[in-house]
Amino acid sequence: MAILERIHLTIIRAVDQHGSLTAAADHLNLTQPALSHCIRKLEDQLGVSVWHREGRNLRLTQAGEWLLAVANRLLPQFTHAEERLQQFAQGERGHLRIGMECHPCYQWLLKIVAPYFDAWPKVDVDVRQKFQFGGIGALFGHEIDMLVTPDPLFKTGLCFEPVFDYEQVLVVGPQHRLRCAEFVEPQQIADETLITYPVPTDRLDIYSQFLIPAGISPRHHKPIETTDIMLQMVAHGRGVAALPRWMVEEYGAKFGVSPVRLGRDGIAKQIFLGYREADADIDYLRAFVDLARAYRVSEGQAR
Amino acid sequence: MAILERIHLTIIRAVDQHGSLTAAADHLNLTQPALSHCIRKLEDQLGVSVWHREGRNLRLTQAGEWLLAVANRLLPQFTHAEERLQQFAQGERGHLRIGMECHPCYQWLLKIVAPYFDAWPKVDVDVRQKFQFGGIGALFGHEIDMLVTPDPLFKTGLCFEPVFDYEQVLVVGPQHRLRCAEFVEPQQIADETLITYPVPTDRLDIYSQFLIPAGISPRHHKPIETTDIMLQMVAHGRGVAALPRWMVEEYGAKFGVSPVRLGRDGIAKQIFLGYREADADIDYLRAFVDLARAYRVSEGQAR
DNA sequence: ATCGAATAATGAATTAATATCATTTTTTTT
DNA sequence: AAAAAAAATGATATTAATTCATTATTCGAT
Repeated sequence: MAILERIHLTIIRAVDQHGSLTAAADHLNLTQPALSHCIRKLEDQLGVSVWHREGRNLRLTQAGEWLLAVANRLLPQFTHAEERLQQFAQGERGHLRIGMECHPCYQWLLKIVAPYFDAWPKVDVDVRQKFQFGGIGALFGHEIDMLVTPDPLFKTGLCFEPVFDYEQVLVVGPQHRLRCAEFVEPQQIADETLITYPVPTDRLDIYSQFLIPAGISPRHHKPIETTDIMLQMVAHGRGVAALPRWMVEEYGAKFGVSPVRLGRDGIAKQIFLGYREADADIDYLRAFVDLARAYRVSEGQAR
Repeated sequence: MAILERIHLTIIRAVDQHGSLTAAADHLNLTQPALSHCIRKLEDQLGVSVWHREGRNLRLTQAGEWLLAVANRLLPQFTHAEERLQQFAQGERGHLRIGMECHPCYQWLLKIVAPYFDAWPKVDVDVRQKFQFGGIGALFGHEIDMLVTPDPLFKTGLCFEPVFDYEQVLVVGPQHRLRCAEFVEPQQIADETLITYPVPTDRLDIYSQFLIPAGISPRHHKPIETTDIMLQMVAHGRGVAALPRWMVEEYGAKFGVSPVRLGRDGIAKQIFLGYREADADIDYLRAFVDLARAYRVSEGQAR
């Protein structure tokens, strides 16, 4: 009845990773003929080839490509299932895979993770940042257990809770003419070099909520990976940036940069924590959410 | 290395479905001791029990419950993978699992499916309507291959294409005072019995886009499953309903009901077809999208 | 061109895993 | 108390998987 087994997926992925049956066999602690026989049997039963045999190397067929995709999707779920089951035996031990979709989230996460490590010493925390199908897809696909994101999706099966409110502000250097302004209008940065994280502009609030509605673009746009370099550049008058106010106050003091409100009303933002409803009663996951919420009350809020 | 296998998941699910090891063994064409040994070995290796042994019957432990959830998620993917692989061997044969999230979608689907059956006689079409994690979740989770929905989600890994535009209108009976009105205002149905499909009100456009903004509720609200009964009731003056204009024109003629525009500008709606980007080159899936799009040009549009 | 190294396929033999059979234990029902 | 139902257990049998030894290709270097 059942034809396709975990071992087949394992082999296909190992061959893809290591290039040959022989190499794959080494990594799996099996012999090359074992893998050969195993896949051959699968091919006979299903009536499809997994690889084109071209001389002494293997190239995936269309069916093989597809199987590889299945393998990449299912195998991590098997290993995670095994881990999770062993956790049931070992008490509060666990594995929390956190995904992130925005840069400010990362800074926030660092603050939460420190007390969490103390409270749950046996929980293994992974932080992941790139997802083939987006953060939501990663949650649904069981690649991660928790998502930190500014874009919640209130749909069946997922829970999102706001855990951090902040104001997105413009950051300007110590010599900047806007340094003491109460707020800026879009046209006031039409001549500036705008420094942002390397993200599509439609995912940057300063564009979608501030510049684009006013039909303005900055003179230059410079993408920078790291917050520190970004602040350095702003401090030296190389441009202006948009960051959360708390981040400017906290990290920006030593750079001598100042926050300025974006527009009369400012840009209000929230970060959300999302997880699968089904996981709501996993103790160490619940604890993370609680910690985040407690932190919100004690320290959070736009300041 | 690998402990958890497909067979374990199969057994756990079968026991859950059939109530006992013995019954499960019968259905799997194995003996009761086979299953017993198999799960026992798993339990030894992982250090957790799958079931509480209470006398002669089994009750899932917490770990077991969790394993069952894994089984229900992964096993369909195995069977679907096998089917799909055999399709690679058998040409244009295939399996298209279509999910739907709205009632008008269903009427539309009926029109598309007829020519599709003719063009792809070997493709097996399934239509599913209930999803634990919503339609998007079902797409991400590989429960379905295509989603018909009024709420697209433009995210990585998914493609959504509009395939049908229509106007949502009020349907009134032959004696109704609004029968010849050019359009209605919200307050004009404050005294009516409103008949809708049995869906939360925030998912009904007549509420979210028409009544709620005006702060109006109808005197009564009656949920009805089927379009025919709904139209019957409207025809006999038992209330008014909200349906797509094309549906009123097509199915409503024999009932003598009339469409009336909702508000001065009407309520414009679109239905979208969503699928996984990775599946975009599956011929029989592509063909469905193409057919839907072709139909849109030739017959669709709000009329 | 030829040799040698690398790699996959093959077939037989071996080993290991799995399933069965026969039986026991426990619990529930009558 | 006996019978029936169900799971567990242990030994045996069966089946499946793995290895070993070998062959067949192919690719690269000389």
